Amino acid sequence: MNENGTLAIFTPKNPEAIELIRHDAAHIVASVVQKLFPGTQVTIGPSTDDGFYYDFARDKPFTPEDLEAIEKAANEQIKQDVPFTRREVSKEEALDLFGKLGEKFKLEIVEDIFNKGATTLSLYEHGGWVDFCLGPHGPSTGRVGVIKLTSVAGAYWRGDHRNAQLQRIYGTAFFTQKDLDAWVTQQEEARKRDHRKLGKELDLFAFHPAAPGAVFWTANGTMLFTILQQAMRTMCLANGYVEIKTPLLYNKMLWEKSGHWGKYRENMFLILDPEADPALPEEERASFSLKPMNCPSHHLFYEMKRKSYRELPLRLHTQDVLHRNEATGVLSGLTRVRQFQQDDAHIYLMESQIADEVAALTKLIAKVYDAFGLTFTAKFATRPEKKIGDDALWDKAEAALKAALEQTGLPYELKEGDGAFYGPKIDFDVADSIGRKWQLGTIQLDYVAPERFGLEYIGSDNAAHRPVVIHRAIYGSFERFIGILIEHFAGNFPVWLAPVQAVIVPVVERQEAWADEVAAKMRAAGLRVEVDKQNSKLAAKIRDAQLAKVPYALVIGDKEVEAKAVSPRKHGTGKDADLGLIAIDDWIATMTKEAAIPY
RNA sequence: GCUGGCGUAGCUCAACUGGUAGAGCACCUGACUUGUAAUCAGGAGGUCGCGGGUUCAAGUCCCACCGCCAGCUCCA
Repeated sequence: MNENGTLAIFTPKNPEAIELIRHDAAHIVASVVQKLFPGTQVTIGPSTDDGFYYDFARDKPFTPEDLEAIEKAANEQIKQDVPFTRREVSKEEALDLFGKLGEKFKLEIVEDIFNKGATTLSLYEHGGWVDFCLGPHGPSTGRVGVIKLTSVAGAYWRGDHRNAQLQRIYGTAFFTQKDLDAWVTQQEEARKRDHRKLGKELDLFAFHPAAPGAVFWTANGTMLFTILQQAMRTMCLANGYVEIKTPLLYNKMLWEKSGHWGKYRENMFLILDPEADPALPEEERASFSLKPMNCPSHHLFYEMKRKSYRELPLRLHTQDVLHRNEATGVLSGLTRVRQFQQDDAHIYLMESQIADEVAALTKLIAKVYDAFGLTFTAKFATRPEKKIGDDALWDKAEAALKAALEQTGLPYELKEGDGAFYGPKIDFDVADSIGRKWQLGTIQLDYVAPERFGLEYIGSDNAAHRPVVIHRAIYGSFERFIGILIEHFAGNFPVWLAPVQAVIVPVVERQEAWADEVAAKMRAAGLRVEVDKQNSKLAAKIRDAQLAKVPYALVIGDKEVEAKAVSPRKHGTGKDADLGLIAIDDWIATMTKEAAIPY
């Protein structure tokens, strides 16, 4: 340790400590890999949220068997308890060292580090294997309890797909085997919540190879979808929006005007002109495209009629179907699809109205997420490389959106270069069951589109002015949002959202008449119920209802028929699950309350 | 799109180093009339993702394609 260093004592209880041993683990794995597979080049290997990875350059891929061998050797090195030593070297020494080792990628990083103004480089060595690293590392490999390798995957050098593809080995490390076992169990639990698994089990949706990335919604899934649609519609209407519908298919002239043709075409499904010369490239033969976003249609809609400043903010809401030709490798259940519907809106307003509108929107988004108990993180994303509009407009848009965001007091993370091609945005992310974060809601500020579409409103001065546009979605897309909800609730939807809210269970056939009457009464009250007339025992029917995660099973035997009542059983096990005999009208009143949409 | 893995009945999964596909659940039929997580018996159900190839013989080996999974690039 040098004289200016900071001293921090890490014990296994520190949250930093686990990160530290995972970084140690990355070094251990890399050293083992180079021992087992001579000629493999090392690159970088950081710790992640629940483990670490290390990227290697090697001609042959690592097989699952290789991974086992690496894991075994890594854990042996832990047992040997090899010390880590640290020393500092100059640029020349570093270049000399990694040059002699023939580590091309390391040399590249060394250059970068010193170009950024570093004067020395810290090296960490253990068992004769050396890597440079900011550190800190533990005193010896023995401090890492156990290493488990989880997968291999391709990754591009410096995250750029134009660069060489490396092989990334993922793994994790814990202080004890017990911690590792607990983590494995937790991973298994998380996988039980996977919406793709639950979607099948609860009969919510399906996919078919004939339509990759497009959802078949079952009756249950469609119910979820339409409840969410209706809830959003109602909320939008209450907040000054109007809902409109626009075409799905447009002449490419629209996309040229909006800028999608230049910046987004590879994601668009093109309709080719049958008359066109087949020798021409596809984009030149294209005459129409399915819309990948609603914005251009809304801009067209806006300009169809003269607008007055008195109409602003004009809030257009749409739930139309969108198609995006996503790369095959990115499709994933409901969270990444090719055909989807957003709870989209475009708000046309004056610059002076931006701050209030953004504040109102963040409030609305928080209200909706709260209703589901979802926790989110906000990201502020600035201009990307692939963009339209000049820097002056972007400066203005970024400054305005940032100011509005800061006024709300919401904590946020800055994501440079992550904005939409037409404007900066605030994204709202929610994590899925295995911790992957998905973008749901978004607020995007756009000065470019009004220019391109020549949008105007007549001000109080009787002159034409240019409005600004806010693109926003709260759920994001219905598909992704439902995927997240399934995992969030583990399929146990609250009454208001459950596709089937109650199953009526007659004990034997002679009670079916009252069961049907109860069903009719409940349906008349707007509740979604089914009668289980299967020829099976009560216990079996209860089990079916439990497995289907229906909020209530309403048992009807002779007592209930006699009393014009039901005996509800709540989904779940506790001893208070059985609610006892309740008169039908009282029960309908109770359930109707629980069925109310909370936003 | 890239790297790796996977694809057997509606679902979950078996089938030794190649020898011609099997279980449970679900489904259908019948019996049983049952009070809070599985009643019993019988039956039906598969071009082993698709197309080629190797072989006397392919679910099993090889090639190409399609789809799915993990990750990367990209994104709601």
